Amino acid sequence: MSTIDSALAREIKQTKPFSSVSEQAAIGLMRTADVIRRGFSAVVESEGITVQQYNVLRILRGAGERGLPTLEIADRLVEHAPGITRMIDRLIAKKLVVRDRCAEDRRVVYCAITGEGRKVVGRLDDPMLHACRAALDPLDSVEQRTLMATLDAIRAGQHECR
Amino acid sequence: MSTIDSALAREIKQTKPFSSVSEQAAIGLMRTADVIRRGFSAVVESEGITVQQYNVLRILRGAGERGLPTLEIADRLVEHAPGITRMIDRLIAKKLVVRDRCAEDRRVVYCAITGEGRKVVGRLDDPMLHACRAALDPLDSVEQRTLMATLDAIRAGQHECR
DNA sequence: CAGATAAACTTGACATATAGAATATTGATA
DNA sequence: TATCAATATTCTATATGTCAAGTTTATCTG
Repeated sequence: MSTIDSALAREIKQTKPFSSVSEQAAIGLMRTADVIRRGFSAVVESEGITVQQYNVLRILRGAGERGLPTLEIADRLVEHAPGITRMIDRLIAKKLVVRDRCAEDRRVVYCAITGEGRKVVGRLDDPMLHACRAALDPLDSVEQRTLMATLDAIRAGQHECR
Repeated sequence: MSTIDSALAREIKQTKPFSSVSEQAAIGLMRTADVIRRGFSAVVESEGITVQQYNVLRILRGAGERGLPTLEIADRLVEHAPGITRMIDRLIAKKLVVRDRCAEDRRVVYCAITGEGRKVVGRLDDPMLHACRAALDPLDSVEQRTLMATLDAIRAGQHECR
C-alpha cells in the first residue's frame, strides 16, 4: 500500500489517510488535470487567450467555413449557454471570431473563426503539441493508450448515470 | 486505433483527428476531471460551498486543533496567496473557519475549522465518498490503482521540469 | 542597536468563470 | 391565430485568478 499513497499523500501532506482508493484516484485525477491545465495556460497566454478560449477556437477551426451555432459550441465544451455567449463576446472583442445570424432560421447565430483567429491557433499548434507531449512524457506509448481508454471508460460511465 | 479514439472523438465531434496520442490523452484527462468536478460540485453545493472550499475544510479538519497558517493552505492547494485569503474570508463569513493570529510570530495567521465547519464536512463525507465511487465505478480495483500510479507519474514528471 | 531586508499576509483593482432566472426573437404546431 | 418550443442573450450574484502595492512583524547585517 505504501507506494500507492505515498506520492499523493506526501504531496498534499494530508494527516489522515484517504478513506478509499476511489477517493485517491478521483482527487489525483483532478490534481493532475490542474497541473496540465496550468501548463497549457502558460502556453496559450502567450497569445492572450485562455485555455477555454483556445478550445473554442480549435472547435471552430475544425468546423466548416460557416462555423457553428452558439449552443453547438456550448454542447461540445460541456459548458452552459450563458457562459459561452460571453466567451464568444470576448473572442469577438479580440477579433478572433465573428457572429453571423442564420438566414434560414433566424433564431440561430453562427459563430465562425476569423483569419486572425486561425493565425492565433496556428501559432499555438506546435507549442501546445509540445506541452501535451511533455506532460505525458513520463508514460510510454502503451501507458498513454491505457490511460486514454481508462478515461474514456470513466466518462462513459458518468453519462449513463445521467 | 478505432476503439481508442472513437469515444473522445465522437464526444467532442471534432472534424479533424487529433494529431497525437499525447494530445488525446491530455485533453481526455482534463475533460474527465471536469466531469468529475461537476459531480463533486453538485454534492457540495447542498451545503452551500464550492469544491475548493470543501478542499480547504478537509485540509483544516485533517490539521491539528490549532489549524494551519494561511500560506500553508495555499501551498497545499497550489493556490496563490490572494485567492486563499479571500476564500478564507468567505468561509469565515459562513462561520466554518476562524482566524487566529499566532502569538510567537505575529506575522502568521492560523486558520482553523469550527465545530460548524466540522459538521458541514461531516455531512459531506458519505455523499462525497459515494460520488468518488460512482465516478470510478467503471474501473475495477486493479485499474483504479493503475490509474493512480499513472497520474502520480505524470505529476512527478511535471515537478522535475520546473 | 539601527537600518535594510525578508516573510506572511492583506487589500485593491480588474478580467474571467459559473450558475440561475428572466427576456427577447423566431419557428413550429395545434 | 394562439400557444408552445428552440435559440440566444441579458441580468444578477458569487467565485476565482492575477498582478501590484501596502502592512505588520521578524530577522539579518554592519
